[in-house]
Amino acid sequence: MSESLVDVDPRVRRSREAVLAASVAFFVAGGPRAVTVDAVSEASGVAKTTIYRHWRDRAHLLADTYRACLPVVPAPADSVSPETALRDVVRSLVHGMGQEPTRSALPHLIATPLDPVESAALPPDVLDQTFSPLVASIERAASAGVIPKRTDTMEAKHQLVGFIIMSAIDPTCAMNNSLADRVTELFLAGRQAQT
Amino acid sequence: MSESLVDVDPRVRRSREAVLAASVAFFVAGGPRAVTVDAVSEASGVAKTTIYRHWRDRAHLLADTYRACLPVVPAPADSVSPETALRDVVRSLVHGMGQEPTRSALPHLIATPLDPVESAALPPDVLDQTFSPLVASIERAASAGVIPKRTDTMEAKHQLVGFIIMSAIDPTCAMNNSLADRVTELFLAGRQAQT
DNA sequence: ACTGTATGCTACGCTACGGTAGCGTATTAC
DNA sequence: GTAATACGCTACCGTAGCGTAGCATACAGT
Repeated sequence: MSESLVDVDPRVRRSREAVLAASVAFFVAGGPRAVTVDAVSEASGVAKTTIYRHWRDRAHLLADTYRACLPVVPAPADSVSPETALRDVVRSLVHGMGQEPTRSALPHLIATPLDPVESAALPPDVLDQTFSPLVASIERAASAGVIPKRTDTMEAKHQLVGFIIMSAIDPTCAMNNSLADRVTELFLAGRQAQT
Repeated sequence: MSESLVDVDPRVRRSREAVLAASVAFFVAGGPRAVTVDAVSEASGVAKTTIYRHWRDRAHLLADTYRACLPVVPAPADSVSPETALRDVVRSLVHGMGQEPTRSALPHLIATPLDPVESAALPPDVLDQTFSPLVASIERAASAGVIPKRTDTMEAKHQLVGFIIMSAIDPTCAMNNSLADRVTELFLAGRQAQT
């Protein structure tokens, strides 16, 4: 894939989009196990043989499906204050995790990389990359003294990411800036109380 | 199952234990999809036909396997202070989540109930029950004024459970009382700073 | 020792799924 | 209009997995 800029032939474009959309739907509904080529073919209206003309095998289709469910988390600008940068990243994360199909796929996004079979064609730490802007913001806050300089970065990451993910998994939870800012405030208040 | 108190015949006991152990191992390694009757039969040394004499079908075996991976979280005594009760529950949760096979199975424990196929024979909210002692402790802390009385219980649950689960998923993280108490302290400090 | 029962084994039928080959047809780009 | 290309369709093959039947054997309780 990734030559998606100039998809000269509209037939190709149409096939790839239909297949990926159906594949994502199955992944969201039932995890990687639910993504079968036959089912995707039938649901998308694209012939099985055509699918295999675009993806070498099921593993490659699954890899693209997985990527399509990942949220996009922009890195914050260096020009803003460390507090603002952290707050913005948390807002982006909350927003990204709240968007479909990411939100419904979240449990599968976490579990799939641990499956030795289904993770075959998956880039190894693609999920970690999603959190790298957050980690950078945490480190910047620590070195600026906004939170204790001795802060364990990974621990802080677990704290923030865990809060966000659990909220996203709860379908009754509103994933908006209000929640994001509460996450940030509770985090900063707790950390700043540390001696 | 659950007549496990008096397993008169040791042959029955041996078969069930061997099958369940193998099944748990596969579940941990690859999620529900990896739990196949043929594989469990071969790995456990128990004949496939014998497995079907003890479990009606694969779904029932999977349900028992799932339950076997859940941690046991005792409810705290009413006699201790709300702070102590909360700290004890968090300690129990951290300890339980850190124990194998729970720790390695965690992502699958979260994802499996969302799979419409694999969750067929699963009790619907068995995972929520694991956190009910925590929820009770949060509510008690709120009504006692240890944390603001207007605390959103579910939000606080997401905050604590998320922190613990993300820590458990990180294999480099030590799941001990030190971590548990840090989780509790960071939680209380953040909440108590709220007006 | 004897009887009931749990187990092991082989073989089987069925379905779902991954992946391929060949051919005819529709659509695109020129 | 014409040639290239993408597509759909049907028919396969091989494997994995679920679940069952029938029979022989080993083991438990008395």
